[in-house]
Amino acid sequence: MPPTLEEVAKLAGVSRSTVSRVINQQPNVRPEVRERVWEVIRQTGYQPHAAARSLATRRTRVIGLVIPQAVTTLFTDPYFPIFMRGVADACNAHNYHLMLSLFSHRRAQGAPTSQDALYQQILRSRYLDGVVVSSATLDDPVFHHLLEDGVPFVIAGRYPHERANYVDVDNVVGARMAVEHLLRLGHERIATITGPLNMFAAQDRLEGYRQALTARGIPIDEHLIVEGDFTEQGGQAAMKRLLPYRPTAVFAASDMMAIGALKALREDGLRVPEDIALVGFDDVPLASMVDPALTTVRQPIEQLGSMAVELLISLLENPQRETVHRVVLPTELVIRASCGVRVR
Amino acid sequence: MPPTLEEVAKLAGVSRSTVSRVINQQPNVRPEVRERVWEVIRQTGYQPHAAARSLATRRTRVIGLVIPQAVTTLFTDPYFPIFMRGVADACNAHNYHLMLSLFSHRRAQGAPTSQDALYQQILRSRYLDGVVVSSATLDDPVFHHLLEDGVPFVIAGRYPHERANYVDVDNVVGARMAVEHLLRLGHERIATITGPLNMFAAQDRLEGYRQALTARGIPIDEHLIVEGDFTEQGGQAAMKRLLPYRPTAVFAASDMMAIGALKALREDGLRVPEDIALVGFDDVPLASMVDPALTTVRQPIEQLGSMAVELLISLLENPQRETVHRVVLPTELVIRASCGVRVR
DNA sequence: ATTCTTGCTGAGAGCGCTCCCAAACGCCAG
DNA sequence: CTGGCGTTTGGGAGCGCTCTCAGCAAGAAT
Repeated sequence: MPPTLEEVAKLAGVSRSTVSRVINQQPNVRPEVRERVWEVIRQTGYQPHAAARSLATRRTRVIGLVIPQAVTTLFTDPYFPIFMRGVADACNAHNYHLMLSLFSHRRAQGAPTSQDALYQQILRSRYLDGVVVSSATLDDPVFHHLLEDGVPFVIAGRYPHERANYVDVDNVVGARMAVEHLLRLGHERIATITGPLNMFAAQDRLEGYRQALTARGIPIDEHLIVEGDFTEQGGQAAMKRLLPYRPTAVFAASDMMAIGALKALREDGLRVPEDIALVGFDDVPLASMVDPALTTVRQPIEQLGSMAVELLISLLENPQRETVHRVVLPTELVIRASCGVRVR
Repeated sequence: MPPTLEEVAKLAGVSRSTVSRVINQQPNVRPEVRERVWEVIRQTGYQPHAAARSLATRRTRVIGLVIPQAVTTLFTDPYFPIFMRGVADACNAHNYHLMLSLFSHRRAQGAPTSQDALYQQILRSRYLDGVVVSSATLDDPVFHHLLEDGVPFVIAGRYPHERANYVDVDNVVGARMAVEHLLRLGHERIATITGPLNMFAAQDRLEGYRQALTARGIPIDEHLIVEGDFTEQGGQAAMKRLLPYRPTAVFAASDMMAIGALKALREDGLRVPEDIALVGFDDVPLASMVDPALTTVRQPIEQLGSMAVELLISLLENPQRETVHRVVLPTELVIRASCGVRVR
């Protein structure tokens, strides 16, 4: 049975209040008393009871990481673990704890509780001080619940609601850079494999693609735009659909899809970059390891995760400021072999 | 301000106790009263306050997933996300919540709190009912803390302590099957790239390797045993060290290391499987996607995660049973192209 | 010497829930 | 009509903490 505040107080010969002041680093405790209390705390291994503290303070120091729906993608794409590491690191650094809420579809069928009910349950039960949402689709009900229940939250990815705080990378510019690079190399029939278009990141990257072509006066050929789902298989399938239209270059909106496309091309006997140029997006570690190494748009995935947490924490700890926070991180074109430029 | 039990009670014209009985599905409430209470709960969107409940019941319905030390590996190896999905699914299914504790080394230097202190803090503050530990090294201090503080826990992977519950796969048999397969194909100079030998999984797979050779009367050549670290780079480096000893086949203790080895071989101008046979371990999705597709030992990673959680929950909900629970899941040899047998 | 600060300490109430116990309420048998 | 019994209900205490407020001592100001 671990000791309580009360017991520590008795052992140190002071009152509960004083011990409470000591652990919460409040002033107005005589140094010698403070030291005596610390000594007892050390000896007993006392640690405040989280639930009791939460009940009194109405804060838990726990933030949630909610990853809805598209779970399948997330577990095949290296993006996710990297993002999570950023999140976890930032939590550790600020002494917050991380609650992970993953919802897979399978849960839906025959499960005692619907995903929707689960959201509500978690949010309303005040387990969490705030929430980071990643990779949600535009229509995900989680946003509705979050706003309704007034739970502070930060989205990793853009979201157009006046009360939505988010951290995003500049997907439009990133995609445009990628396509502009292909244009510069002389390509004109440039195809794109998009992400699922119910996600902003996918929409924005498509927008960047369009902008680059339009700026160059090249008309958009809708046949050269195929929707993928951010997975390798999806990329492979999309590439197959693209092949009849004979693009000379492809911009895939994620590295995993690019790798899938690579496979489809290889199966078709096409060489990259000799026969067709390929550019990805994300710069996951795998991108530099495939053959040919992937030219891609690097986004600071880990930083995205930690920034989201930092933002959320600053929101939690300065509730007076009603301002909405939005951060957009830059992307960077990483030129490797797959686009057909010799790398020195 | 969300409603409290008290308020729901007032609205339904009953006492706190009755509402509590309704929420906790206890008997001895008149059906009509029960229905009336439910109605109010529905209308108000009432959800019990987690902290208050925990304080009274001394349970949180939160379990921790602790992933110590070797974080780097974990974030490049697809093993980890798959395992986590199993864990998350099982939690969802049982209405438990998942707290994720990742500790990266970087945290160590200059951080306000040491990893050790963090463990203690989390465990002692009673945030968690129990803990699942994955991928720990043998000497990880977390085990000490867990045992000392009497926190129920389940390890994913073997651990030789009389009070340690674990879920593991049969690494010895799996490795032996892999090597026996290579023997059957006529190989005699079989090398192995082990995992970090301060992990049981690595030790056990090495043991399987040894058993297979010894059973066949082939002496162990220590030059053919090289320690890796479960990463692709590690596998690549290990393979390079192995090359001078000219093995005709290699058993890598993880798919990622096998893929690294593949790279090293290719760089050296060797073809797989023609010049050298290669077998991996894990059967991560990537294994079937590389060229040549990897022969490997499949372990039920996701099931490992969910079993660990199920075990832990059964421990938590039947505390009377003092028995130690140990589950060992079977592995399965998956024959693909990299070992040199034509797959029909 | 008296009042006013100021710094330190302790007591009490309360956070929202559970759980034990006693009271109230039938209902049936005697 | 009363006693006994099982079911249903309500009240109180308590889980371990924080936080406000009042008390107290000691030094500063009058």
